[in-house]
Amino acid sequence: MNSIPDMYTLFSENFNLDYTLDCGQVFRWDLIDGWWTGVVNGHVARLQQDKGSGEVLVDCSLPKCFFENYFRFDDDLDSILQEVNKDKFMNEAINKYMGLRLIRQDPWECLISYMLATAWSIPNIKRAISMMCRNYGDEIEDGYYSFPEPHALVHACDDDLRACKLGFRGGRVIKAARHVEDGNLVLDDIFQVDYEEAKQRLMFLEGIGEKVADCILLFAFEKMEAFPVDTHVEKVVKTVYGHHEYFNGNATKSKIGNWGRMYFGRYCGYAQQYFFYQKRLEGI
DNA sequence: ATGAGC
DNA sequence: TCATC
Repeated sequence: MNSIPDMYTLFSENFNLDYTLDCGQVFRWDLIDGWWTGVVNGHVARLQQDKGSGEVLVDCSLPKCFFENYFRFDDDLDSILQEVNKDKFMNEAINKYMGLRLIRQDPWECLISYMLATAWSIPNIKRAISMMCRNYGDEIEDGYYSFPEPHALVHACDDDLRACKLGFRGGRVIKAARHVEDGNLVLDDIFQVDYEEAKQRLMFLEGIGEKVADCILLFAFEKMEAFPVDTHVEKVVKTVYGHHEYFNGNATKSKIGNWGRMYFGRYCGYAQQYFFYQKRLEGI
């Protein structure tokens, strides 16, 4: 018995689905037979972009407005990129990867995902999250699992999570779930407070340092001024901008974060993601 | 700390 | 040994 597919199209000026889903900000999407397939908001989704028209064909029971919000179609990407286009190097990244948009991720899923990301490369993170969802999420379609809610992870024991090969990260996930479940950390409140205060609240959790906090703040909490400095961004900035007076010959990670905010301005988070993607694909 | 790759 | 969104 065939069910009627929920198909519709999605469109925004200046949107590249491949760059957006491949750039390393999300871990639940895979390109399968030409369709980006993933689980979002408890639903399986399959997306394919027409290279000519730019229209995205969507096969998912979530409404169009969900994806318009998810892909931040409310961001005027042209003016944002214009604003962060400060020099020749940035201009090159922008021109190459034009259409890469930040994604508005679910706060809880984003928090746990980046907690798991510590000292792992993207393929490892994807594998671990997928295993965790298989063991603690709900099966929503054959072989596809939702991201586990806090209560499901609170009741996980260390050994079970070790079976997901989370290593030292397992205990941190359980503790974070408990903080959220107990109301010590109210994720919705993070939206209300400013960047610095939000960062402090996240860094209160074990396993969340400055870089992880910045990723979560940028990808889930609307803090565009977050400028996550990982190994890639660190190398790029040191190589390309290391001579700037600002660094005084000493470009630490924390200084790089502050520099990014100052140099690129309020949309530095976008600039950072273009750098990150370019560095991953092309090296330096 | 751990996995990929040499 | 190297790299780790």
